[in-house]
Amino acid sequence: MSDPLLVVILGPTASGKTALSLHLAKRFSGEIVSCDSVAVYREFEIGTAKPTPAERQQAPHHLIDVAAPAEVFTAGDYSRLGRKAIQEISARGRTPVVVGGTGLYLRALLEGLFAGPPRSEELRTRLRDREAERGPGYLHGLLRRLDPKAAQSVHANDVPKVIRAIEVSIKARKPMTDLWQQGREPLRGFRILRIGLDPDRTELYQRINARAREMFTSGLIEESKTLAGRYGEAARPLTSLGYKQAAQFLRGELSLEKAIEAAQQGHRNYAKRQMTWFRREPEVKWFAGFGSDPQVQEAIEQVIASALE
RNA sequence: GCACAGGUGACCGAGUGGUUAAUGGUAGCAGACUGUAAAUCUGCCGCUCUUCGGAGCUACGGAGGUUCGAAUCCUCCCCUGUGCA
Repeated sequence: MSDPLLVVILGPTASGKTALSLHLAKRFSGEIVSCDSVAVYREFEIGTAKPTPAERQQAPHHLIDVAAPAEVFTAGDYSRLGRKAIQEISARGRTPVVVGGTGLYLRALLEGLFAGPPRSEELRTRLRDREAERGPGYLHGLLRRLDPKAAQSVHANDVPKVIRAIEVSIKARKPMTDLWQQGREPLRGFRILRIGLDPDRTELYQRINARAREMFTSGLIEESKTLAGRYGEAARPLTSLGYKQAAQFLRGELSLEKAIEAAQQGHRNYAKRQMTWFRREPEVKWFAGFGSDPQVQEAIEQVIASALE
């Protein structure tokens, strides 16, 4: 007996992944596993474009609302919880449908991460302080000594990645790239079918603009305000797209219209980065169009049906 | 109508005689990405060729002029903003 099927839907924000996933879940008795780094947070509703309660009635959803608003949630956490959810769905004899917007999380789920040490806030602050004292380039120089290969592949200006490489190399007492050699622990036991949504760029940007504006007119500012009141403005998800701009409006840094425009811009840029990421995802069956389009849905349905035979 | 201020590449905005196809920023396009990734970073970005070293063309509102050389100086014209009529 062959491995069970795991359907993965990927595509940029606003490409209709939710609509498609609901359609497929109903058609193939599936359960949805969200792969979105902000939708994991509870209480962030409007700005995340989470499936509505009504939509969540239509099929079981997982990996949404699994983290507290002020909690630190990482790709590693996602990978563990996601795999667990997939196993459970499969054990129920149902088909897991992963809906991916966050490229790194999807890769962590499917390919795994290398076995490295977790974050160390203390070390990170120390490193950042050093950089501030000694000037830019200090950290990269340090990395060159600790892990020359990593230093070569990470640009000196990319401070977050430089810091992670240093952190790993120090905590593990060996170069990060050596740890990479040990490989990752990929998800096993499934036939993975990757479905990619690749809608027309101009149309996609129009949808993104409309949706970002709608978020503002349907309460994003109020939501941001209450969340900031409860968890502080520094809460991580409050700095993500849409929330960030709403916060700028609340602080009086931007007019409402400017805040909306900035959010639209941010979402468009994000969509582009997502496409760059997904393009190198292996074995993707691409469909030109939106997941909400019945024709696209039907074409995808057929591909899945034949994979299930 | 008069007086100021101004018109720079898709946009914002530097530059006020010569390494200037023209600093920056934004947008756009392409790329990277191994634990906060809705993050962070890189490259390209007037047009046409190119053996990728470069070559040619067109450009700073318009038309003339000064100069070896002008986005930068002069003249006239057009347009925009503000103030006074």
